[in-house]
Amino acid sequence: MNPVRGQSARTGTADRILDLAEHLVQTRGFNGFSYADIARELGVTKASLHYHFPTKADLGLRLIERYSESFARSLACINAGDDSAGTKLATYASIYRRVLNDDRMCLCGMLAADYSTLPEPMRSAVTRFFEENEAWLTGVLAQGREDGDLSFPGEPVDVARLLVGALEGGMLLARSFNEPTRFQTLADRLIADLIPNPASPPSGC
Amino acid sequence: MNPVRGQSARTGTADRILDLAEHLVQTRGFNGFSYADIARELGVTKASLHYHFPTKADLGLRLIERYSESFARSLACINAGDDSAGTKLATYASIYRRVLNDDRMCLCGMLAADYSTLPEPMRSAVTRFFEENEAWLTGVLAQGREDGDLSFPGEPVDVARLLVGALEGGMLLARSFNEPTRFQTLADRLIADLIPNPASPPSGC
DNA sequence: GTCTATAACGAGATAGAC
DNA sequence: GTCTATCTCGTTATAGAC
Repeated sequence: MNPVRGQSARTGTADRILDLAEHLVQTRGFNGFSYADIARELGVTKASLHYHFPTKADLGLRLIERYSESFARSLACINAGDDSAGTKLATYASIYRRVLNDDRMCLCGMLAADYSTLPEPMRSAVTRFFEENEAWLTGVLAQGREDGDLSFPGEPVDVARLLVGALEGGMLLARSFNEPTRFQTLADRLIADLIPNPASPPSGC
Repeated sequence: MNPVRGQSARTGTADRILDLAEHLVQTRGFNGFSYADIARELGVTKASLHYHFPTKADLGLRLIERYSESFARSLACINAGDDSAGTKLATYASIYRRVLNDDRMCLCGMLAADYSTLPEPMRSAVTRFFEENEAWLTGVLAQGREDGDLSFPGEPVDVARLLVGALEGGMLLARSFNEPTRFQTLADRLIADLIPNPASPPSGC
């Protein structure tokens, strides 16, 4: 009953299932793994998995909720500091980079690819994740421009959407090439583009 | 035997299979459809499909080859004109937009998500597709900057990789939200960023 | 909470007739 | 080139004992 009992003070079974399932979705997609994969790896039976998560849709939905909560905590943590907007954006990109360095795709980026095959509750949760990211970025961008830390034309929300789209796509490509530096180069360029007076980085000259 | 016989002057069976399979991969991913789906839709049996494409990997590889050839023709067509680099980039983005307006993801963008579950021949074909796109874009960007049509810091190849990544990610997100305009806004901003003296588009003022 | 056992179905693939 | 028939295996999911 208590969250710290049962597995002799270790992580509960439900959490171990979620941890492994998260990794499987991030690497193979929602249609690229099965309960059998999880059961084998954890040394339990498929029936046991169904006790914790009756259907695969239940498991998937919980995965997105947990991932979104974790992401929200990270964003709140960035806001807690008093970094400049540019630094906040760099830290934001580093969240993606850490996922990629673990050979994973963003959970919701992967599920966006699987989108048309997902049950409705999962779909809504995926788009909500992106909306929350866009809202946070929009705030940082608007504040940053107001403070003179950032400079860009147009609406902050459009820049936010560019950032989310480009970072997700950058992860996708970097993972296919197995070249994480591709992502870093892309992210650096995206953010540098928003910083005013960029003391002329090594141009073509 | 002749490519214009058998189906009473219609498209050959192999091509009809490829057309439908392409659509299925672009909307559901490589692990999100089966031979049974194709057989049902085309009114043939699964065994018939295996005659044309013995394994799903064979079918998948042929899909990528055909898609890449089609893409290469489009790029050659853009090069044939004498448009400015900026116009060429806009036309390039319009290829993606047309795919998206058909409610599809880029075939290779989708397969990039499925990458870790793909057999080796398909993996190489996917990365080759992206390399060809990057090479073409790199050429347009380098020439455009030389001609003064474009302006950007750093290496053309890095901008090319940002463009491919951002366009793929933009498609992914726009499709999840079922808002194609998200993609257009993102693409417009990406390209506008490369054009010198952008007569100050409606800024925050 | 985990197990055994099994249902019910779909997957990719093949043999051989027509 | 397409069919029927079948194989083998994997999939999600449930019933009921422990």
